[in-house]
This record gives sequence, C-alpha cells and structure tokens, in this order.
Amino acid sequence: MSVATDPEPRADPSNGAIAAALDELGDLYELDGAIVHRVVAYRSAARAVRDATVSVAALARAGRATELPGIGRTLEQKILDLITTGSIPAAAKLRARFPPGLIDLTRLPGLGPKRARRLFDELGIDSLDALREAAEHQRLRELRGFGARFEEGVLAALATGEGLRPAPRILLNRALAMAEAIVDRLRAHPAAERVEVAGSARRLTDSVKDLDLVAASPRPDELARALAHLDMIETSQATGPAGARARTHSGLTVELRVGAPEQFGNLLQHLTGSKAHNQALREAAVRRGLHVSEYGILEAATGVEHHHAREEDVYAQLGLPYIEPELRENRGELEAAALPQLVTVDDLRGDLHSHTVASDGRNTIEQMALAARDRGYEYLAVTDHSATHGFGNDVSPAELEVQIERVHEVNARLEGIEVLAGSEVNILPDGALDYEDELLARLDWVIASVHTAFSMSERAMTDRMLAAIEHPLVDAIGHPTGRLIDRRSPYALDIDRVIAAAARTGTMLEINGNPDRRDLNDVHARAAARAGVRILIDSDAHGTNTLGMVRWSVATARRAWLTADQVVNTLPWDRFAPLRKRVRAAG
DNA sequence: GCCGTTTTCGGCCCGACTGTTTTCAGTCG
Repeated sequence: MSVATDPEPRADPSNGAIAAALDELGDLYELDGAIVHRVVAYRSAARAVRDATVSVAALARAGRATELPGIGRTLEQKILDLITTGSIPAAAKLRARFPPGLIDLTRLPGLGPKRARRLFDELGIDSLDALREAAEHQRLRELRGFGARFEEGVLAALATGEGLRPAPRILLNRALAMAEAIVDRLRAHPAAERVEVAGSARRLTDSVKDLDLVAASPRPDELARALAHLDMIETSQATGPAGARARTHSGLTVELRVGAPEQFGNLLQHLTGSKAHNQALREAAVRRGLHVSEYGILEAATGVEHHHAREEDVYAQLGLPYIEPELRENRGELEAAALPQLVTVDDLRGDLHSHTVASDGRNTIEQMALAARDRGYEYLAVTDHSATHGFGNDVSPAELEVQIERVHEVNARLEGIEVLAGSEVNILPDGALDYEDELLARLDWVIASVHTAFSMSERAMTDRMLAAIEHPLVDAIGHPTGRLIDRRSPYALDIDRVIAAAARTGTMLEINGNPDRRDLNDVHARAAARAGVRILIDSDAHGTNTLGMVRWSVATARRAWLTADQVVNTLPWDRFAPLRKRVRAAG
C-alpha cells in the first residue's frame, strides 16, 4: 500500500450493507415500540435495496433513491447519513438504549419484540444467557402474561438451538425431487382429487426452507392423515382438521394443507405466496372492496364470499391476468400493463457450455453430441476447461489443437447437429486469458469464466471481468458472479458495469444451470436483459445425464421475466451463428 | 415511514394458534 497524502475517500457501502443497516434499524424501532407499519416500512425498504441492481449509495447521492419502491425522503436521508458518516444517528441512539443481545431474544420461537422488551424492562434480561438463568430460577413466571410453560419452552429451545440459527435451506433440485415424489404418492390416494406443490418450491426459488403441498379432497382429514404413512416420512402430526406437518427421513419439513375442491384455487394461490406478493395483492383488492384469504374472496358490499376451484379465476376476480408463480415476488407483476410470455425448456435450440473427458466431463464428444441431438438441439458447444484449470483437468494448448480436430471430425460425421469446438477459458487475475489469441481464433466458440483468485477488490475484479468482455474472441461469460447458492457469496463485482459492457460489446452473459449456481441470478439476469444483453441458458453439463440441468437455468430465467426473444440460444443455428462476437468481428 | 382511481392525511392483508386469561395481545406464516 502506498502512503496516502489525501484523505482516503470513504468507500460506498454495498447494497447488502445498506439493507442490513435498514433491517437493524427496523429491529431497533420495533423494540422501541414503534407502530408496526413503520417497522414494516424499514423491512420493505431493506428488501428493495437488496433487490436493486444499481448502487443504492450512488443513487442516494444523486437524489434518486426515492425511485426505489418503499424508499421516501426520510429513508434516502438516512442512507446518505450512512454513506457520509458510516452510521445512521437514529440507530446509534437506539443501540445505546437496547443491548445487542435483546435482538437475539426475538429470534426465539414465541418470543417477539413486545415480550422481549418486557423481559428487559421488568427483569433486566438483556441476552440469551440471562434469559436461560432466569428460566432456570423460575423467575419468568413472576411476570404477568408469562408462565411455567413459557419457561419450559425457553429452556427447550435453548437446549436444541431451535430458532437460534437460521433453518438450513435445501437446493431447489433436491427439494423438488422430494416434493414430486410425495405428490405422486398422495395423488394415488383414493381421497385425493388434486395435489400440487405450492410455496417457494413452486415459485422455483434458489433454495427452500420447507415444502408446502396443497390438496383438494372431499374428505380432507383422511388425506391429511395419509401423509404420515408414506415411506419417505419419518414423523407427521395433524395441524388443524385438514392439514399435517411432517418431517422426511432427510430432515425436510413438509406442510400439507387440504381443502374443499371448490376452494382449491384460493388455497393454492394463498400457499404459493410469496408473502410480499400476497400482501400487495390483498392491499390492491381492498381498494376494490374485496378481501382475499385462503378460503375465498369476500365482497365487502354484499358479504358474499366467492370460491374458486381454479387459481386463474382468483386472479380474474381481482381484475388481473393469471400470474405465473415465478413472477409472484411483488417485483412489479401486479402493476405491469402486460406480463411476459416466459421462456420454457422447449424453446431451447442449443447448449453452449458442456464438458467432455478431455477435462472433467464423463462422456466423449460424440456421446455428448448425440445426447444433445436427442434433446432436439440443433447445436452444442464443447467447452472443456482451459490450460490453467488444474485439478488434473487442464487442457494444454497442444491438447486443445487435437480436441478441435476431434470436434470437427464428429461434427462432419454426425447429421442433425452442429458441434462447436469451444473452450471454457479461464480469466486470469489480470484479465488475460490462458490461451494465445491465435489458438482462440481457431475455435468456434469461447466462454470465459473466473475460477481462481475470488477475493479481489470490487474494482480489481470488475476490471478483470471487463477485460474479458472487451476481448474480441470472448463470445460469452460463464457463471458471471461465481456464487454457490447458500454456500459461497458472489465475488465482489460491479454488476452494472459488467452489464453495460456486455450490452455494448455484444458479449453474451450466461445463466448457468448447475443447481448450485444458477448464475446470473434472477435479479441480475432481469437487469441484463433489460439493458439489451443477450442471455444464454446453459447446462454446464459434465455428462450426457446432466444436459437437463437447463431446467434450473430456465427456472432462473423465468424468475427474471425473460421471454424466448431475450434468450439467444432459442434461435435456430443459422440465426445464432452470426451473433457470435468472433463472427461479427470478422465480418 | 410510505403512499395516492379514498392524493399531503389517514390509511397501510388475513387468519390461526398460543398461553394465559375470563376476552385477548402477541406471534407466526
């Protein structure tokens, strides 16, 4: 580090840091006894900041943070305070009054801000340790509204750690496999009329906390009891007269709700969520004199409750078109004049990211090409790892030359599929690629990815990525942010600069279909497509049996509001081929 | 604290469950 003569300008806080500060302030105001709507306003603002693809700090400095939904003049000023001084005065003041351990108390099941505050005010309890000690000495029951049962509950929760750590999440592919197996079994039950997956699994989120299933039956209690007898279920208990909560042997919680067939649409709509979508939907409905619940839609003027067997009719009565589950996140779907026709797996005509035995794949070029053709594809790019990949899976320049010949030979021999000689080239820390340009120029396709040196500064990593995007022989960027869902954060990256550069240069950005990656994510992919970036949907298959992982890539694309038009590999080969940068540069 | 086909104030989803309580506030999804 050089010795700075000028004072170092304060680095802008990331959107994540701003969102965390707003969430904390919401927690503090809640302890302070603020009305619930004010607290909700902070949480909703935090969500808007987290979802934003532009730098909210930069937006606030330009006086434009109020363009984000749920952020007004007051919150913009608080964000500005955070940027310029490093903290929000209101938060500092409240932190002095409420010890940090107090917020931990509200994480316990059954203990919210109101009751935590009373424990603090009346017994001086300011941490989980203090709570445990008070419970052990039976001092909690002295408080009006608290009793022996509560003390037992506290000690049990502290012993198991329940609620103290965030519940483990499970990736969508595993969750849906289990959900679909359970649904199949329940559908076979004689009391079942309809059984569907609901909740976040139906919305195809990155990962889920639990499974929500919805069923219609003329004998709801009978079907709810049937859940307990499936062989994947370890334990199950009734929740109300027409529901059950179960645990699979793999530890996944399953919630089943059964309703009357004529109300199935209402129940499915309610339990699909998201919470934010439903809340906004209901607020809009109230303005029309309608009250929406999982049981029906109550017409305030007449007192009549309307039941709907079909979800489409729920939306229709609210004056809305059917909204695909993937769009139900309150990200504009209720206000949109028209909703997009979302891309499907069947729209895909090719796959531009796959591996063979030349690097870490399990199948040969020919096997991969035949499997791609069997899927109905017109083209497949073979993109093994490059010279510096390591793990014994690197492809030296000399080996790549041989591989190009092999691909061309297979391509000449096979009818009905265009096989591209490609590479997944490493982007080195300085932004250079690990093959010479002369060799890259002999390929039909290059997708460039970062596989090393993840912990660079945002500026350095963004410059590194931009160098690759500017390279005339880089056709696309693979898994652009490097995240692994719930396991590894994306590397620091100014995604706006990446998107702008990709749009300007015609470099395609991938949504990688590996269920651990799904990278770009939904929010970034939507911003990229909106900026005119050509989006690729790839499997990153390492064998013939994983070409189908495009399912997860399509799931993310649909959550990103993408139409087939915005996904470049929905084009037939003769229209895709000329869009490659290398072709456009040559032409 | 935000927001507007109830526009600058007065609203801001809906229902179930829990524990402790004689009618409900708080919590949760």
